[in-house]
Amino acid sequence: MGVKERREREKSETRDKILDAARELFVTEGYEGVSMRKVAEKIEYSPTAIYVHFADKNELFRELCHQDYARLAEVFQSSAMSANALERLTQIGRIYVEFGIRNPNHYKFMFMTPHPGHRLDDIDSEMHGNPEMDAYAFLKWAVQQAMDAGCFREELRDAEVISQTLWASVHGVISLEIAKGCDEWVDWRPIKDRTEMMLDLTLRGLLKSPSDSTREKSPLLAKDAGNGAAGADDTAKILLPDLPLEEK
Amino acid sequence: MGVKERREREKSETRDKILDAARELFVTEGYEGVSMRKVAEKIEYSPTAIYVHFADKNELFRELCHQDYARLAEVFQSSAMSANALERLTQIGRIYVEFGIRNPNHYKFMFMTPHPGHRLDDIDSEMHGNPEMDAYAFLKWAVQQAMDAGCFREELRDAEVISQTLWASVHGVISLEIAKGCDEWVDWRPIKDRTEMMLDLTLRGLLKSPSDSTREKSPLLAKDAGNGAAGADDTAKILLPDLPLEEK
DNA sequence: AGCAGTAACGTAACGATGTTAACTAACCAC
DNA sequence: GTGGTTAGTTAACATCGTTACGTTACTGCT
Repeated sequence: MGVKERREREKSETRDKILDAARELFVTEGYEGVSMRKVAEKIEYSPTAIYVHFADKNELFRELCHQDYARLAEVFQSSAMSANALERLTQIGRIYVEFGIRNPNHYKFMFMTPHPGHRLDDIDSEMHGNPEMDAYAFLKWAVQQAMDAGCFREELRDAEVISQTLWASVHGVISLEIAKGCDEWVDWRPIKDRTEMMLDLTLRGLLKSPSDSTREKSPLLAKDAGNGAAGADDTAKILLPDLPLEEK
Repeated sequence: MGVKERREREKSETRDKILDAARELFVTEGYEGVSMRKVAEKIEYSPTAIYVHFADKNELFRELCHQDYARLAEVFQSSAMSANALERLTQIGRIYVEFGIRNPNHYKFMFMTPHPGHRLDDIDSEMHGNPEMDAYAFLKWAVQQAMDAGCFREELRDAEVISQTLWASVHGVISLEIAKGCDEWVDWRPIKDRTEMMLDLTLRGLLKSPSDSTREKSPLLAKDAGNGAAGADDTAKILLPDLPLEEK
């Protein structure tokens, strides 16, 4: 009775072919720029064949992005080896920004577009773990770690709101870059500087006191500023090797 | 020769009628949800009549949002009366978030959507002042004020990167709320809490030292936390009276 | 008064989109 | 062989932004 398995394998193969074609177009053209017909043409199928494998366009690209959510979560996990709890938070922030800048179209669809039908209706999806959730859960865990280590001010006791605020901070840097980075009426500073500044401000704001903290002085102004940023770059390049870099 | 004036007035009247109809639909349906045909139907015109007044759909809604850029800049100006330079920055942040939450569709189109053709090609547009620029310029001015008042750490000398980071911080709170606020796999804290936390962290991170600062202790945890937030609400409601409130 | 020109607006249509209904053809279980 | 399941195709629908072209009304000029 291996025939059923073969059929399923064949089906998931064309399903993957659709996903791959969609990804290739998606990276350069974005969600709006990709049409079902173009995807179909790329794999030499009829446009409607896609609907055998995916309910609609949205579900196709959600599936696509689920894969990258998972990748992001994996990369987060890999950065957990940083000894220092605060360094870990900084690393998470840098990796997240790197991810967004290297995959602007993914990021736009994943984090800058409302997905109304995004209900976790069945407990099934909760069981096998939502990758989106995994990445956030890891951030929350890292925040809790730093909190337990006594890094933060005493008043700050809610890891949830801290995580959400830290997420918002780096998300703000990325999404503003994606949406407004080409507007010439702002004398934009390098994205790297804005990232480091943001991480510096938020973490500094969390810390118990500037003196007894383990955080080094502002990397933007330390004379080895370039090194710190370059190090973050290298890390991200190692951890995110095959994500297409679309911007200089 | 008042006939020419009358013709122009008539033209700008129907132009305004188009804008009003478009706004009304835009507020509830968003950019993608509004079609030229629906706008035309609402004012009982032919769909193509709109193209006499606007080059294309994008220009229509850009014009629409220009009006709100200007309103935002005005509201920023009105908040300049805050005596304290730091309080002013906090107020700017609160007003900005309020604006975004009350006008999610506007905000999405204005700040979360890349506008490729957004070149300041002619010096003309630079002359009579881009309202987008005005709001940012005001923020930069407020940052410079606080810097000149000696509020910030000595190393922080670039008002530009500080402004861009502060902008990104509140933008992160808003845009994450708009894009992901309905996702149930995050135990979202109230948007007000996230806003105050963000303002607290970033400003605290900027300050010279926590002790000699004029900033009160974290409003989130002070026992009059509700008051502070409610105060911000009232201010925004006074300053943004006729902006439609779409959320709860 | 009559003519020519301008410009707002309408009609019809083009090409493209996401998506569905109906059909075909291959395959497997019985 | 027969019937049913299913990947895939063809044709079509509704809608979209947008353009070419025609119409109509009003203006300025002679």
